[in-house]
Amino acid sequence: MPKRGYHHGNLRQALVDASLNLIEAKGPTGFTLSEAAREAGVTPAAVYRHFEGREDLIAEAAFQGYEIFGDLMEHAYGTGQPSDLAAFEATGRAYLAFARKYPGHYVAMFESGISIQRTPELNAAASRAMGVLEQAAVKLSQHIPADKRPPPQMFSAHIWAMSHGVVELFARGSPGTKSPFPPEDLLESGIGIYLRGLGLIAPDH
Amino acid sequence: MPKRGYHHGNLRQALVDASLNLIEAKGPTGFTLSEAAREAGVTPAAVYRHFEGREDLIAEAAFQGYEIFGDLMEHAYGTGQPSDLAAFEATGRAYLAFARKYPGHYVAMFESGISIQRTPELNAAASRAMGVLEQAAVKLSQHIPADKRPPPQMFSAHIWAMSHGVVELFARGSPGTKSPFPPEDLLESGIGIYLRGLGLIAPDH
DNA sequence: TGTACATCAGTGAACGCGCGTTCACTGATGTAC
DNA sequence: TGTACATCAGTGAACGCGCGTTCACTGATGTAC
Repeated sequence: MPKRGYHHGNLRQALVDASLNLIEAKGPTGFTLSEAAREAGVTPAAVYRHFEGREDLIAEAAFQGYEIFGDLMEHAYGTGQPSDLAAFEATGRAYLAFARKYPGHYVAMFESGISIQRTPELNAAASRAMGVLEQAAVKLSQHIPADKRPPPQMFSAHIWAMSHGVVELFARGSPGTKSPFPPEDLLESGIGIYLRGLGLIAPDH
Repeated sequence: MPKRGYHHGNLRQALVDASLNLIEAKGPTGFTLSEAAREAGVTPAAVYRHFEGREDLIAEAAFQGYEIFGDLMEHAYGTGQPSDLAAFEATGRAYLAFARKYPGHYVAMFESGISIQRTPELNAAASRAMGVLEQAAVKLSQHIPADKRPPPQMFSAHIWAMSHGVVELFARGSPGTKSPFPPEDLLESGIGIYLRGLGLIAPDH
């Protein structure tokens, strides 16, 4: 907690943090600029010193999310070496870990309706993050004989879809859709079965 | 188009339909009771003759969605016989077909924040629909040797997650996330690889 | 077939509310001399 | 070290808006006799 009083000290980031809390608690619908200002202890008008408006505030939250996400994915991929398989699986785990640890960011990124094309910066951050998964898929797919190898973009799209599905359906406090399995186990086993289907894991593993 | 004039004739359903159009066009956020009334050519107050309020209207839309969805799934499963595998794959296709054909319903069901526990009727409709997928998974998993068979609920959760992920990420006009593959192909190939991983499809298929 | 009347399904005006946004302002901070 | 002043980051009042909801009402429909 920096300064107190008339000048806030770090209002910009405080507003982003407040937005993330609200989005996490009430979904992207429940978020209002006024409430974010209130939570930061400030008049709604003050927001306009730092953001163009409501959309801009959400976009910043999403941007920060992609940055964190990208770092996490890169780190996971790096530490997942030496084998391409281990590295790939690590990125899958990192995806879910991110969604669990930063639910506000996740929602801002994927459910707020913010377009990735909004600014070049946002686009770049998103591309970097998703690029890690794609690269991991490319690397891994080279272990499949060329004639029975699916396109790597399809490969990573499958993994992304399953990961996203697990997050949305089973990793939220949401609508009665509780599964008897922890999301982490669900995703790990799902990816495992999928990779076995590609011949990347021995059938009897 | 039934009656005209003071009495609408079938306002209840007209309101549901208007809601579905709005949800489809603008997401669950963009939906307002007043706008639905306007689109149905009626005063907002008239809505209260048929629904308790905004939430109730969305819940009815979701309910109708689960009914349609359940019918589609049952029909797909039925016509997918004779083999358990073919029947299972048919339900997967039906899932995506439903999401594509009834996007408003899909959003009302899975993204509107409506709780499935809201009414016994809603709960029953949802259980029936999801039950088809679960049953298909149970049947199919009996073809796997008992000692290497994953729990059928896990099995169907995987398929559901991948299906939902494909819908959300690749079957919407949404945020820059266009894949170079049609969602149908993506889901079909993804499920195929997964089933191969379970040993339910021959590796060289 | 005609009339009286109950019921139903809508109207339209009104309400209080919180929203996003604007504006002229003022208190706090930093800097030049 | 002190003073004058520019800049910055907030305030608070005001706006117009559309929302969900309520209420007494009225026009249309259906039914009993």
